[in-house]
Amino acid sequence: MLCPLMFYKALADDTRLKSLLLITEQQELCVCELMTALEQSQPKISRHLAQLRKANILQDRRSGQWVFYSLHPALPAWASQVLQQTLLANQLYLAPCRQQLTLVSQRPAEQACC
Amino acid sequence: MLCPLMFYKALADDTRLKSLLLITEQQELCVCELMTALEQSQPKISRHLAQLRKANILQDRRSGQWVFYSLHPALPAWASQVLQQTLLANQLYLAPCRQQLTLVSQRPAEQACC
DNA sequence: AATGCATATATGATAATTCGCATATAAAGT
DNA sequence: ACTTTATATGCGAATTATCATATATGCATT
Repeated sequence: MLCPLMFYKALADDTRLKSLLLITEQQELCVCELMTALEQSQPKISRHLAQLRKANILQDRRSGQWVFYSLHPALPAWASQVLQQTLLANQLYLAPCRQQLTLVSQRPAEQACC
Repeated sequence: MLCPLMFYKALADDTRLKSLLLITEQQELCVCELMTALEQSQPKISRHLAQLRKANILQDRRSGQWVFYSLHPALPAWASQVLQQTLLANQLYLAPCRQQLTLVSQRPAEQACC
């Protein structure tokens, strides 16, 4: 059971909000893809993803040396609807990140990630 | 135009989130009603409402000695949908406030407010 | 095992929020 | 005018969040 306050606290940061919306859109992304998309350092991305994981908003899956993040399967319906609506209604907010993400070669092939 | 990050920062506080959801549900509430509903001090409530007003999420209307707050008419559709969904899916979060609110005599008669 | 790469975490410094208290303004009643 | 009630705001203290740097872990390759 996810408390709405905790959920919105998790969204109240630029790095976390963009990561969440990108993952909502792309189903699954690894840390290095998010680093490129958001143009942020690795510890910064990792730290914020850890917060989202501890809040049960994201789940992680290790595949070789990479860790892939996706929406947690137990995420309440209202929360994922909020993410979907925010994504659809704010294309401009995500546009630069999406642009950067295309620069990652061979996405989302698990083999050649970064 | 409301930036999603600013919107979610506004929701990321217990006092602001509860106030917003109560106003979403009740259409319009004054400061003293929110004080009773949330059991918080007057300056605290007033301060948070001012934040929401500055963010163009709420509008205020003075009627005599009372100031009534309601959702800003220019609030984007996606944002009010987010509020509605959050309200419907989290009845338990608001229950104690709603209970307290019923203790305010003669709501929402503008004449005898608090 | 040794090296390299991807990711995670710990730490200390800095910045942003929030709060309580006091006070200011505004309207209404006496 | 004076008092009461409702609301807003200035200020310093306390809490909380964020960041950069450094270090640790885990997997893969050699």
